[in-house]
Amino acid sequence: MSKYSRQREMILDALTGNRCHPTADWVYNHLKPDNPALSMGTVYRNLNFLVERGLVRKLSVPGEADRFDGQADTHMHFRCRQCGSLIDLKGEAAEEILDFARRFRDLTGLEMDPAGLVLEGRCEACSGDSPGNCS
Amino acid sequence: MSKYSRQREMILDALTGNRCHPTADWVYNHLKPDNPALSMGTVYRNLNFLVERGLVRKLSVPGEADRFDGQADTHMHFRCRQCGSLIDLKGEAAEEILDFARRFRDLTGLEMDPAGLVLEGRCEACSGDSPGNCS
DNA sequence: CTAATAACAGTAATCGTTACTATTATTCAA
DNA sequence: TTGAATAATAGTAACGATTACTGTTATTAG
Ligand SMILES: [Mn+2]
Ligand SMILES: [Mn+2]
Ligand SMILES: [Zn+2]
Ligand SMILES: [Zn+2]
Repeated sequence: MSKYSRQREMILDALTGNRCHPTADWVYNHLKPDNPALSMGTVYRNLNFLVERGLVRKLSVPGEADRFDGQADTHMHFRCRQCGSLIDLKGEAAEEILDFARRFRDLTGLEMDPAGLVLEGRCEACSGDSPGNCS
Repeated sequence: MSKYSRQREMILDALTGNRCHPTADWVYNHLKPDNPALSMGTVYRNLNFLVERGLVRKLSVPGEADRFDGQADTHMHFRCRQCGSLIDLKGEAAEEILDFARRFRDLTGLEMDPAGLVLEGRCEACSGDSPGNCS
């Protein structure tokens, strides 16, 4: 049985009110001013609690802190190795991934989980020879 | 300009002679008996050196230690969240991924890097209702 | 109102990895 | 062959992200 806490509500609000994908540290610093007693342990405990409840999704990025996503609807992500941006994959792009997942399962018998997927590579801005990308 | 070292050779051999995907810790413990003075720093330094040289590939797995792959040929990986096994994706499965990467680029403009890809989900043994999987 | 206990703040500990430093080994040319 | 130049090493300290512990506070149910 879980009990209400103001901190948990603040933490959830910080995520749902945001389109970005914050780290635990970001959430902590974001809420600290309005709640000077807040501690990191509380942030982590609640983020993990909310992930287990399915209200929040956790995204792991190699070499850096986990990111959390307050948008509960199933979608995937793309991370640009160059600029670090994390891009939501919805609509057609998401469908393409689901198609792939089906073909992949039929071919290999491996059931990949599209929900947690974070593809890595270069975003459009960082690819090609647009201004600012001259090596 | 890099110089020869016995340790570097041992570390590379430990990977190329192995079909599995060892962690730095595994490499360390594997070589320690034949080289009691070996230190973790040396293992990490050389693994990273070999990755930069393209002789070894580094695979990051959420929540656990990085794994290293001595098979230099481009292939992808699948990790089962349940049993933890890391499976090589070659041949048809790899082709399927490359096909997807092309369609995905055409659709989104995002250039994903198939080489470092580690898909996650459930392997064949852990899926379905085979013996030992009764919840 | 009170007892039971979930959640808290604060802090210590863990884990994988990197950084530092003094010593050792390799290289290359005198 | 010798020796200076310098990679690479072993050992240890530091690091960042996360979890675990502990005594206190807040929420809930009766
Ligand atoms: Mn998202
Ligand atoms: Mn492999
Ligand atoms: Zn980019
Ligand atoms: Zn499995």
